[in-house]
Amino acid sequence: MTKNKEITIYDIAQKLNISPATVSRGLKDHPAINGKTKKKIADMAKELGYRSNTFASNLRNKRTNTIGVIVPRLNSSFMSDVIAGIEKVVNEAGYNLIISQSLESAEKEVINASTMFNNRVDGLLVSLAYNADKTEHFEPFIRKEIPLIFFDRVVELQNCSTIVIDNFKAAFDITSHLLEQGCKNLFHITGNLSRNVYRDRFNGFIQAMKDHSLSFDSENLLITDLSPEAGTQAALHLIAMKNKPDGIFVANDLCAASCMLQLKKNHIRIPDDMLFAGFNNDIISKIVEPNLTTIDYKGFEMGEISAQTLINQLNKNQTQNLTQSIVIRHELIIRQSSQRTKLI
Amino acid sequence: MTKNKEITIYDIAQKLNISPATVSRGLKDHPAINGKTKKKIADMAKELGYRSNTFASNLRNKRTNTIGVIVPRLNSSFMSDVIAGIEKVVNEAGYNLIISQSLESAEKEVINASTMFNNRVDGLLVSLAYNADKTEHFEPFIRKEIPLIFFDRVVELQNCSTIVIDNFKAAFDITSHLLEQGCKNLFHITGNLSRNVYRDRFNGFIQAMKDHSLSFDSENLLITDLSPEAGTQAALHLIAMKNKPDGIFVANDLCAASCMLQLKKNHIRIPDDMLFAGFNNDIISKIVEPNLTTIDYKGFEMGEISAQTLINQLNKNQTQNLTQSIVIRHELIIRQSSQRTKLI
DNA sequence: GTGAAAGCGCTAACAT
DNA sequence: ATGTTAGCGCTTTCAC
Repeated sequence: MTKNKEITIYDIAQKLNISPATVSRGLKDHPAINGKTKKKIADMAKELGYRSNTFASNLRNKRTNTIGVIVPRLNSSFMSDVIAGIEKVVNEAGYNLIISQSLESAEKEVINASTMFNNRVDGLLVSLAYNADKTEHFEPFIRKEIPLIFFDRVVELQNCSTIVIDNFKAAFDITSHLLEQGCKNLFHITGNLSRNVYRDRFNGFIQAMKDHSLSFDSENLLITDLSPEAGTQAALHLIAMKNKPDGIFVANDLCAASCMLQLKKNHIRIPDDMLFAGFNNDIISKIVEPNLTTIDYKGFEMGEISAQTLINQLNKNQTQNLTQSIVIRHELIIRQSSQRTKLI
Repeated sequence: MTKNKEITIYDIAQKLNISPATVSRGLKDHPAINGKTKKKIADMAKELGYRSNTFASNLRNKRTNTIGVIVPRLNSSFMSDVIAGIEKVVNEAGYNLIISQSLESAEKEVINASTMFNNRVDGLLVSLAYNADKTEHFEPFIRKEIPLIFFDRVVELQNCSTIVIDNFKAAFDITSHLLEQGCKNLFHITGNLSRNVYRDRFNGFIQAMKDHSLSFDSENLLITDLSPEAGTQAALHLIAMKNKPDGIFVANDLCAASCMLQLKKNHIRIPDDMLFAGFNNDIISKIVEPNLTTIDYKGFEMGEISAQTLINQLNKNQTQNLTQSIVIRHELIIRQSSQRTKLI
């Protein structure tokens, strides 16, 4: 019954009549150890059901081999892609992952950060909560020079790399597309403008309008939480407008889709009466009818790159500033929702 | 510059001219310590920027305060809900979470399990990979009496609780509904039948048919990976059938939705020509047109309950058998996709 | 109410 | 190529 006693390197050493140090070395394939000895050690370890004690090892090495991730929510299509990408890279590199969600609350984010700090993660990946405006809770990481990387919803901090897409350009592209389809009166549904992603998209939207010599009326901006429910509400808002817009750019596909649905229920035809564009290329953009024009924006890739950047930084344990700002490509995907049907 | 040196209880003890033991006790609010002393310790800890060293603590306590989760994929709508639920409960209980995905591969699942074991998780939550047929990789947990709980895609193992919905009943309900709407020739699109979820759903489907005195033709079963692409393929398959079914039950909403879309492209009207039913009440079921009849099945709740069950088991550290099989409620949600329009 | 001391399991510097 | 030794930071039994 191997049940109760944990096997340690001492047990292996004793059985083999060698020293624990040799066992330790043998187990990690130290070059100075005789091949035969290694074999003996490995065999005995297996026989006894040995498993290395990470804590003892971490305690000695002062590394945890653990990477922390803080995200606003785990259950969004985009974010779970990101996490999947992170998990892949991190796992292959032999690190563990501790994941927590801020649930879009700045307070919870502070707690999460402190938990991560106390758990001594070797590095931290963060996408900010919807309303996070302070960043002091990340100070401890910076002071201790624990690599800290922001992705998607980012903030510029000393020595912290960021992984983003060019939200300005993406919004500019998609807005320009709507304008080229003949829209004269665009409406924008988005999130908290103090978050880089929404602010940049808004600015790109405005710039595209300017470039088409159109002025923007603040009546044509709606700030929401971008949930499906918000989409439905937004539709009702649009329906109630006297001077209805002829094109809508929503900062997120899911919200766009549910908005479209509600509009259709109220006999507004898309794209005949209103063109529509979303953001993210969520699977839903291919299911909603008409299929939604959107920005493709690879969550999985963003996760992979974020994790890889962090791991690179951990491997070359240099103090020097290697802050980078990585911009991932995006792509405009044009579908039926934004194509003017048969001009007369 | 507090940068390089980690503060330990010894530093606090020295500053305060007391013993490390007292500091240790004070920090964890030990009853035998004087209130004032505790206060002094807490203040000094804060001042010095102390953070407890989990490894040293774990090493002593032989607990990791960490719970492992192995899931097939992180990036599905259902699974990210589950994870969100797990994270919530686990976090509130002061545990950490290590998450890994098997990517539906039995081999990767074996590796994941071994990583979890070596990381000495206090407990493990598992939802099995699509094609996992062996369970030996979980033996070490059982032998060491590390609580192991399966959810959703489960297997019955000695001393392992399971958290599921009644897939048989749910499938029976939804199939009965289709039959009551007048279907005579049902088709079923599902996943690997050796997985409990798909097997049970299939059996429920068959039972409902039997109860309506209908026999089942194996031509009317399609085993797929339930991806959107599989849905499109399935549609083409259906279109090519000579004797087309009048009702389709798909074991997953996303696959159902993309199947519907392809059928519509090929001028098959839903629900006029074919009724449709899915499974999961994914957001997509409310976006696809017509809205999809489905089984509501709360991932978040399943996550919460799974985690809570595990934590309960950890808290009462009894060896006794407290294996339970928890069945979570489900609900049939009837939408337009399965409602016979105007009978003549 | 507080302190002394041993030990959790591993590793690495320093021997040999 | 292998062994000796000390110590990572914390907890807890036993003492006072």
